[in-house]
Amino acid sequence: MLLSKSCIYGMRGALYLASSSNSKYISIKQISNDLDISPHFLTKIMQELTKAGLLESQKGPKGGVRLKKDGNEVALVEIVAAIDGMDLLTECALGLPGCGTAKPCPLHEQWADTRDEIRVMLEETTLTDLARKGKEGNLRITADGTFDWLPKDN
Amino acid sequence: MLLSKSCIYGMRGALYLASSSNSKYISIKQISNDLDISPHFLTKIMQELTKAGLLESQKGPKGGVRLKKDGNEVALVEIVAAIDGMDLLTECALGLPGCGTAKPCPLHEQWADTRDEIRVMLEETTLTDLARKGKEGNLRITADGTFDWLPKDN
DNA sequence: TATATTTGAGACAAGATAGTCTTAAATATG
DNA sequence: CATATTTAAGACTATCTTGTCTCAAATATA
Ligand code: SF4
Ligand code: SF4
Repeated sequence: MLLSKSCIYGMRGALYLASSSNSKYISIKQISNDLDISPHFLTKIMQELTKAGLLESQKGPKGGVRLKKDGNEVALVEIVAAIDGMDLLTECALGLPGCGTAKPCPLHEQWADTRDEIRVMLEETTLTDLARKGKEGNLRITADGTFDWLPKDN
Repeated sequence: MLLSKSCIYGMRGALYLASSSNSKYISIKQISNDLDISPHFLTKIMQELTKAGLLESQKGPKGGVRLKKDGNEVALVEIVAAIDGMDLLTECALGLPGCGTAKPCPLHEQWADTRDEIRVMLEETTLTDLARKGKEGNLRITADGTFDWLPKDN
């Protein structure tokens, strides 16, 4: 699996926030409900994103989470880094430790290229990109495809 | 992690075989010893490759495993398919089930491209490619870099 | 202030992956 | 044939990931 489930949930949660008007806090309960993700689990993951500085949160009624920066300034790689870490984008394809290409493995040439493709993709794709695309095509971010992308005006 | 540890060990084991003269069986014990992988664990993995038809085996003294086809006919993707399955190359980046691009997720465009890069890399790289490259550059396939790539004449 | 709501923190359980060990079956060799 | 070697099969344990639950702290609102 390329990304852990936690990371995928984090992405979907952040994407949800990026598709909303960012002025107000949204409760994780509502997000988990709309995205059909276990509330407790999503809470834990959103907490990680908050700790990482990607979200800000407020407790109590009318509380919730929201993006700290504007969605077009948040690349996917930041979410991956916060939850899965950068291992995928720095590690060896053969799992060998501590290579800086000094003593590479036979797969290095091919893997370094492929790894870069992944990295560039994650670096160049922002939450706003995905939210816009999602709204325009009414694309799914839930298993059953029931997700409304409201408000459309973001 | 892109590939499971089992898959990586399977690759390294198969690469070992491709770097040897393919006429005789090599014991898994020797392979695990040279590659510094747990013998029991590697045995289990090599069994999977044998069941998948990539290796053939013989029991008893002078027994062991060897490649069933010539190394230049074995692409990495076959090993991945045998051990991890094709999920990585067919599944959704957001973990959503059963998409055939009919109802895509917002990441689809980017991910489909990246996924293809990975697939092509795995399809176009053969064991012989890696063995040749490894011998020419004396590259490492063990954590500590102690691996000899003998015989050089393959 | 009292209450309900919501995040924060962390214990706990379930499931998947990784790794170990035991026993059986096959087979080369003396 | 007897024995040592090696794969085959699968039980078992350990570790990591995923998911659930409980309680505390903060806070909006009546
Ligand atoms: S060579 Fe590339 S893939 Fe191989 S160990 Fe070094 S970094 Fe990893
Ligand atoms: S769109 Fe592409 S990435 Fe998204 S669900 Fe369909 S296949 Fe998967």
